[in-house]
Amino acid sequence: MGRTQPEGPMGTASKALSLLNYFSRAQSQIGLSDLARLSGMNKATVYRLMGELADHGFVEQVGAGREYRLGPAFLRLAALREKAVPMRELALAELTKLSELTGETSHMSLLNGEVLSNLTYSYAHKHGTMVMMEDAEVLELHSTGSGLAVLAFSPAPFVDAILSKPLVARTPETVTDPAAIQALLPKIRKRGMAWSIGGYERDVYSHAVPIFDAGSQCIGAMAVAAPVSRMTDELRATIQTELALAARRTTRVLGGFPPDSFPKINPTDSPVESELT
Amino acid sequence: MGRTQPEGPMGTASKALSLLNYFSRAQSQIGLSDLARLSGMNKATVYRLMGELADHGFVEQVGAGREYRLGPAFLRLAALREKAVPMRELALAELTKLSELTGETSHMSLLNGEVLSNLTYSYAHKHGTMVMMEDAEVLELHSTGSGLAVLAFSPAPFVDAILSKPLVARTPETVTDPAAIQALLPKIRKRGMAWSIGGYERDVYSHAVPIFDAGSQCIGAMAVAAPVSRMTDELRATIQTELALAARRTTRVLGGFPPDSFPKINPTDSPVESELT
DNA sequence: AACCGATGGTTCAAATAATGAACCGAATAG
DNA sequence: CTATTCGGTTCATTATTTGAACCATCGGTT
Repeated sequence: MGRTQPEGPMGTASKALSLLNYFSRAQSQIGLSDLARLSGMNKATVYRLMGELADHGFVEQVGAGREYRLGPAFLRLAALREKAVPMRELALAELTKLSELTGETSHMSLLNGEVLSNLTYSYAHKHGTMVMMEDAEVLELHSTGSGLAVLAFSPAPFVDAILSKPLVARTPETVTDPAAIQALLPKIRKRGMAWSIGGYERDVYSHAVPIFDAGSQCIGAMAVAAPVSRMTDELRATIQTELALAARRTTRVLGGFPPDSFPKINPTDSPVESELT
Repeated sequence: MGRTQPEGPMGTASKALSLLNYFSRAQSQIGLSDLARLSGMNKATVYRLMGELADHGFVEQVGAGREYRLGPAFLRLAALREKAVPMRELALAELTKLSELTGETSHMSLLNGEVLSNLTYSYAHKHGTMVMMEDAEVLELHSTGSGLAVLAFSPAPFVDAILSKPLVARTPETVTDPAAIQALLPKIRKRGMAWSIGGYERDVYSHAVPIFDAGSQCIGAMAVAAPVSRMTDELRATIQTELALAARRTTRVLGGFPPDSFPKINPTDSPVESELT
C-alpha cells in the first residue's frame, strides 16, 4: 500500500479510485457536486468517473438526490482477498487469544495512506466495561498507540510528512507537538512497543506493536486497549508480554518478518512504565 | 450493478477496474504477462494500470514472480459498505432462520455482471450431511436455481445475451439448450420461484427466489439447497413456503420492492412439484 | 556455454481519450 | 417570480494514454 502518493500527475484510474476515499463511516452517501468540491475535480469529470465506478458495482446511486454510496462489489472482492490472504481470519485468531489472556479489548489495524483503518478486533467479557471498537474505524497516526507504533517503524520521509501536517488534539492528553512525537519514536523503536494514555479516547490506555510484511515494511499494528482506571502494574506486565508474543506470531503467520533492528522478545524483561508523560 | 457493459470504448478507469475481474478463487495470483493476455491489453498498459491499482491498495505484488493479487483495501471498503448498507448482515439473519426452519443449507447471492457471486450462507446442523457453500463462490446463471430465478426476472435483452453464449454442462442433468431454458422462465415468473435438480452439483436439489432493489430490478437470489436424496413432498412444501417468506422479507428489509408482476404469496398454495424434468 | 523463450519492466512519438467552461431542465428556497 | 442549487450533457481544446520495440534477467535445453 502506498507510501507513494504525490508523484506528479495522477493517472485517470487513480483519480477514479481516489474518489472512493471520500466515503467514510460518517459520510456514507455523497452527491455529485459535493464529490466534485471535495476532490477539486471538474463536475463533468467526477460524473464520468463515478459512472465507470458504478458500472463495475464499486458505487451505486440511491434515492431522489441520486447520491452515490459504496457498491456491493466490495463484498465479493473482500471475500476473494480474504480467501487468498486470510489476514483477517488469522489476526482474529490471535486477537481472541490475546483478549482472553489480558481480559481487555484487542484489535488490529492496517496502514492505509496516512491513517490506520481497523481490520478486526476482539472483546474480552471479563469485565462489565470495555473499550469499544468498530470495523473500518479510522485511527490517526499521531494520536493513537497503534499509530505511534507504525510511525516508529516507518521511513523517516513518511514520518516527516505525517508530522508536518496539522495534528489535531483528540483529547487534552493528545501530544500534538511534532518534536515531542519525534522524540518518542526512538524509545518505541528500542522497546518494539508503543503506548498511549488517553491520547485518542480520554480513558483508554493502549499498548501497540507494529506488524510487518514479507519485505519487513510496517503494514499496521496490533494493540490492546484497556480503561485507564483498570491499569495496574500486573495488567501492564501481562499486556506487554502477551501482546509482544501475539504480534510476533501474527507477523510470522502473515508471511512477514520484523526488520533486523526490531528488538527480540525477552520473557524476563521487566515491564516498562509509561514514558509518555 | 451493470447490465450496461458493452457501450463503445471503455474509459481508462473501467479498463483498470476490469482487470480485477480476472482474480478468482481458482486464480488468486496473476502475473503481468498473463494479465495482459487475459485482458487483451498491451503489457505496458496493464503494467501502468496495475501500478495505479497497487498505489491504492487494490492489488499488491508478491514473491519472486512479482505476481499480483487482490489488496487489503477491499477489507476496509467492504466494511464501510456493510456499515452503510448491511446487506450481508440482514441477509444472514434471514438465512439463519431459513436454515433452522428447513433443516437445510440456505444462501444468498448477488448478480455480478453475467454471473452470481455468493454473498453469504447458513448451514443447518440437523443432518450429518449438508450442501456446502463458500464465500464469493461463483454461480452460473443457466445452471443454478438462483441463476434461473434471476434470469426469469431480468430484462429480455440481458437474458438473450446470457443464453446466446455457450452454456457449459456442469452435470449430465444441466439444461444447456437455450430454448429449453427460455421455456422455463415463464413458469418461474408465474410461481416466483425457480428449481434446479442436480443442474449444478449432482446431488443438490435447489429452490431459489429473486431479490429486488428499490427500483424493482432483480439484484440476486435467495436459495435453499438440499441433497436430492432428502427431498420429500413435506420438505419441498416447507422450503417453498419459508423461502418465499424469507425472500420477501429480505427484499423489503434491503429497501427493495418486487415488481408488480411478481406473484403474491398465498400461504394456502399447494406445494409445487418440479416442472424441470 | 550458448541459446531460447519466457518473464517483469521501460521508452517515446503517435493517437486517442480526458477535460472543463458553459449550458440544460428541474427542483427547491427566498 | 427570481435566484440558487442540483444532476446531467455538450464539444472544442488539451493532455493523457497507448503500444511497438526495447532492456535485463531468469530457467530450462541443447
